[in-house]
Amino acid sequence: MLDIRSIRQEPDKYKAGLSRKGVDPSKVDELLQIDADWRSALTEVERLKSVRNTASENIGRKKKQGEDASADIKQMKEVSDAIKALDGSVRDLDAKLQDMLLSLPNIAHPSVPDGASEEENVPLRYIGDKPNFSFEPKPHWEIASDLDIVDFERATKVTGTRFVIYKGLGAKLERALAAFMLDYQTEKNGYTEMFPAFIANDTSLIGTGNLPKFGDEMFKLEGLPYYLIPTAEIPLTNYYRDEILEASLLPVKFAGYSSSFRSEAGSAGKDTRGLIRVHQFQKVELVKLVLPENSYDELESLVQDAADILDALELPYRVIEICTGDLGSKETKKYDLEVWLPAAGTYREISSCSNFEDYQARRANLRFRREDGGKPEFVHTLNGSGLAVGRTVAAILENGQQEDGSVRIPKALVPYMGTEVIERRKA
RNA sequence: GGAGUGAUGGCCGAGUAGGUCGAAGGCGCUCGCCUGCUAAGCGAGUAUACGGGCAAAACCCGUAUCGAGGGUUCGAAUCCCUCUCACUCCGCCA
Repeated sequence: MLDIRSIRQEPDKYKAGLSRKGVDPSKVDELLQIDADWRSALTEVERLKSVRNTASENIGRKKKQGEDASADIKQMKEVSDAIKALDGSVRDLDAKLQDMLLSLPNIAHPSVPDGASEEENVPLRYIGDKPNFSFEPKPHWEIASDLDIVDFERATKVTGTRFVIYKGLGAKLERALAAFMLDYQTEKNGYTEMFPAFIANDTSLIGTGNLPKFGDEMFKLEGLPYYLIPTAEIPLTNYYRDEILEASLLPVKFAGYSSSFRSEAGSAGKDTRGLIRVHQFQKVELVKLVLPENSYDELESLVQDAADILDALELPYRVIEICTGDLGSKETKKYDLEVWLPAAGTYREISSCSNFEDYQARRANLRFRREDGGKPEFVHTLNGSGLAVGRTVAAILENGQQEDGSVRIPKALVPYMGTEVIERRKA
């Protein structure tokens, strides 16, 4: 959520910022008009309340002394009615203002490149060597089916399309990757391991910015204000919601493992096969709550924390900077890590690392205090995948595949897998 | 799921025949005094949000906040309704 007071002071800055995000700048004028109406109504109702408060004190005093106060009471009844009416419009205007503020996107950091769509994202660096195959590399779903380690068909029977069931060493690979990622981020990068609930309430989803605008991307529990979390970002960022943290606690660094549920409305036809786009996948999510002045440095280190996993797993990838046109609604700046998938010959997103500045903190009322007696300030929040497990499985299968159909396990993962190779199952 | 009890400031804890209560008292914390050091003692201070005074800071004024929301009333921490949460007992379960 944007700061209404800043918008009042520098409307032009916000108009420019919002139009970079594709919002009609006249929204700002509309917003300021409602804000002005709200404030004038508020000033008036507060004036009336002040009148009422002093009058009520007088009435109390008179009654205590046995004097007649019925005239005052009669007069105050009118004031009270006026207050009631005006209070209603103050509330309506405020609700309207909040709704508008909640649905406005964050504005991009000046360093973010302009661009209309993902076509204009900027690749920053390419890391690792792509494997050279002396044979035609197979897509991961074929490898997985041949090895009998992921069952796509039966998952569709048991649940529905775009669900998967891992089996045997596939299931173990999922577990091994999650354990490896959590161990790495907690032991090497200083994160605190978290295991959240996979269901969050609507207030939390408003806090992170998924509601009110993106409700149709999530699975909602019928008849309840609960949603299956689309990412562990929701519970982790909301963990300290409505609290004032001591500055010494910052930066807070959480590494949370969870399933992520995406209804992916409107994505029909894209990535219909394999592990890339499914309704439920597992992910280790990194969340940071930091001092405002540090958040861009923290974003850089967050990207590296996520990239560490790809480095350790010897997977080739690139880092790209997201342009304004592809930047999500909540983010001020974002980098994606894209892993190489040889069968398709493309890079695919495997981690997305973003700074939200105080956009989420303001919604979630997530603050800190620099010193005793200091004013509470909003923290800056960041998050990034470290990494998405399903896509990592896909990358390991495709990059590690061998001519005989077996798959080589990255060295770092061998202790977790207990084997260096996933062999074709003996028929 | 059934029955009961409760929810007050950073913490503990007063406060219900509605009236000057943002809220006694204590603890903690901050500053000052005192003091070989520490402790004790003495004095002062110590919530948040929003609006206004101003373009800002300090400061001042106003409004709101005693779990949340609504209601009664000139006036609600105190009365009524709904909800949420916590605890205890019973039931059930991993």
